[in-house]
Amino acid sequence: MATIQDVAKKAGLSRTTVSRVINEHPYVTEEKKRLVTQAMQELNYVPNSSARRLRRQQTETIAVYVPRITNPFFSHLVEVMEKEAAKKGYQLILCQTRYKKEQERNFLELLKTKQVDGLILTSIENDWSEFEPYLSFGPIVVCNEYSDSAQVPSVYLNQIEGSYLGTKHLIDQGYTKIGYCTGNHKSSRVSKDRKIGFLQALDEAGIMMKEEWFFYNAYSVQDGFAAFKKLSELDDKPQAVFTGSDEVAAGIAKAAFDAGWKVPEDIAIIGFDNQPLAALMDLTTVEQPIDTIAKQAMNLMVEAIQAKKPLSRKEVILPFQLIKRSST
Amino acid sequence: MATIQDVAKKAGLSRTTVSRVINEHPYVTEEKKRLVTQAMQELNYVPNSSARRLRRQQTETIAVYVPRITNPFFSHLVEVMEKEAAKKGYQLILCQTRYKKEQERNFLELLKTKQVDGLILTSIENDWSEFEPYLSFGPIVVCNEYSDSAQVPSVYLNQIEGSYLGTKHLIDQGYTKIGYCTGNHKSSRVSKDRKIGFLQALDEAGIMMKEEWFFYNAYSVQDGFAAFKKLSELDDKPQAVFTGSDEVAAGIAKAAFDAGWKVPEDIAIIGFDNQPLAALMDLTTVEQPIDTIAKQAMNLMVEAIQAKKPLSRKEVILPFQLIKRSST
DNA sequence: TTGTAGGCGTTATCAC
DNA sequence: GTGATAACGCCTACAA
Repeated sequence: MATIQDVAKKAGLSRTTVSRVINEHPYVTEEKKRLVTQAMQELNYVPNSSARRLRRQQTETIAVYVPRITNPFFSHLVEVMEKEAAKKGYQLILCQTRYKKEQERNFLELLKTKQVDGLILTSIENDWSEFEPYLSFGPIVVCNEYSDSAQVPSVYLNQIEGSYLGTKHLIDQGYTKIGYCTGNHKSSRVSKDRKIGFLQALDEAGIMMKEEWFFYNAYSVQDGFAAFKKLSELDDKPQAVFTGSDEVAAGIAKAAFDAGWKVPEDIAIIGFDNQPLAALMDLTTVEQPIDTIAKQAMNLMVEAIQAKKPLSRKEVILPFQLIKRSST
Repeated sequence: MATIQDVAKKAGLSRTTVSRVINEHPYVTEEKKRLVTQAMQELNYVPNSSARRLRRQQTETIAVYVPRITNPFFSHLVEVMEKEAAKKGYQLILCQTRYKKEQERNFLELLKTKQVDGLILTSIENDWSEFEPYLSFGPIVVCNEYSDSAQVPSVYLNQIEGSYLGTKHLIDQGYTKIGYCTGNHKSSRVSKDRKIGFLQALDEAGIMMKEEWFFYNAYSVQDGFAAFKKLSELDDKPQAVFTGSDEVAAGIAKAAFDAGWKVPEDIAIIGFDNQPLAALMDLTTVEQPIDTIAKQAMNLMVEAIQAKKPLSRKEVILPFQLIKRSST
């Protein structure tokens, strides 16, 4: 491995000058610049990034927290973030928290030990107070999730509006008996807000909700199957279901189909996210602008790192869109 | 930021002793160990990883190449790899090549500049000769893909066997007019082998293939739509289709359904991968043991890094499994 | 069992 | 314009 010293020797110059050329500093003659470049090429020299990191006290690396990368919502988010980061010369370290508080806390060491310049959280398991102390080690940006107490920027969607939009659509189609099938992290404001928006739409339309039409802890296709089973055994069945994800919606649709039900005649279903899956299953869904979320979050992060200023609380709220298909 | 020096001063000891405690070296009295631990806690000290990297000449980080993380096959692979890596104390850097040669080459700098200890390739765009020179900078492991000339370990599946298995299944069901709808990277041995296995199964059964029943460049759901369109316009239509991915199979199934065709009566379809999507659409499919591939590849990599020995060519070939559902 | 000192490869600060 | 020189924070011969 050639070092900067070797290059200097070969070019008959000092390390300083070589370093200047590498980092495109001014005050170097064209002549010497050429000499250095040539020496670098001959030695097949590349700057050692560990040394650079130590010297510059920064890593050009950003950690991204996701629960699981196989969840299409998060893989989409990460895909866009990686592209955006690469464009600006940053790498991404992938941290899968697996919805576990402890995992999430473990990864915080990355920031503390200076392995990354900053953290982007796309989901939050722990209380914000767990993150707070780490702010002194580098910037943190929250996206998708949000927390009232987080003293950092959050890029997110107004989930009240999103579920309101979806529910309103069902109501406009004439349904009055509407089920609600979502995950239900009690701690998560996303869950809370979705429910608020849902109830608000019902309320405005003067529609009643029954306790037995709430189905919780639904995250996956499998959960959708289970929810349909419960739903289909009710005496008084809902005519439509609002769901918290396209997977759940797809699961319900599939189970309904297998049971000989027709969608939307026997049961209308609305998904959330607008994943490719939704198009495939012809599901009406509430689209989240994932690309925009990812880009904005990454931009905020890179700005923060480069400005070397601590970030303050700030909310970037993006709009939803309803994608109408044949499941409603 | 406290350094090892600060801790030493506070504990009234030398840097060496502190370092010994941190790295769990022998020959330190319990007494001093306690002193050091306490000082570390009081100062909220954490070793700086950039300095460690420089000193130890290793990064505890591994780069994983994928075309796109949103492709479920690859996100599954990465999910398992990240878990496995974390278990062994390694981080993962995500490199999306976007199926582009240049992107792929760019990321090679990571190895050269010592930002990662090794590279795992899950897809290969460039000729192996592009990678070869980088072997002197660290280990490379290939998985999923394989190349005859690669002088490193490859963990992969015998794709001839996989497509043979799927095709044989179709033949056993009584279909004699079978279409073939896959991607077709000419350079990729995966494509070539799949085709060999397909033709072999036909050949053994004495079945004829028509040129017009080959549909290439099919990777996505959208491509499945397009393939179905072409297929449905043929005078002599195949009764069954072998596909190279569940997405394509799903696309065909959806398009067929929309056109009023029945699956498998009017057209039988077999997918590849056994993604969640396949279960949802009730697709028969050839399952690839992704977990095993990922784990084996990661283990090979970590062993190579720790042994500090260059890797040699080696093939780990894993078996397929047929998952039978209602699309055939 | 503990401490001293040098160096990993860069870059920033001064002099010249 | 260019070149010494001193850090960045850690680990590890070697010495004591």
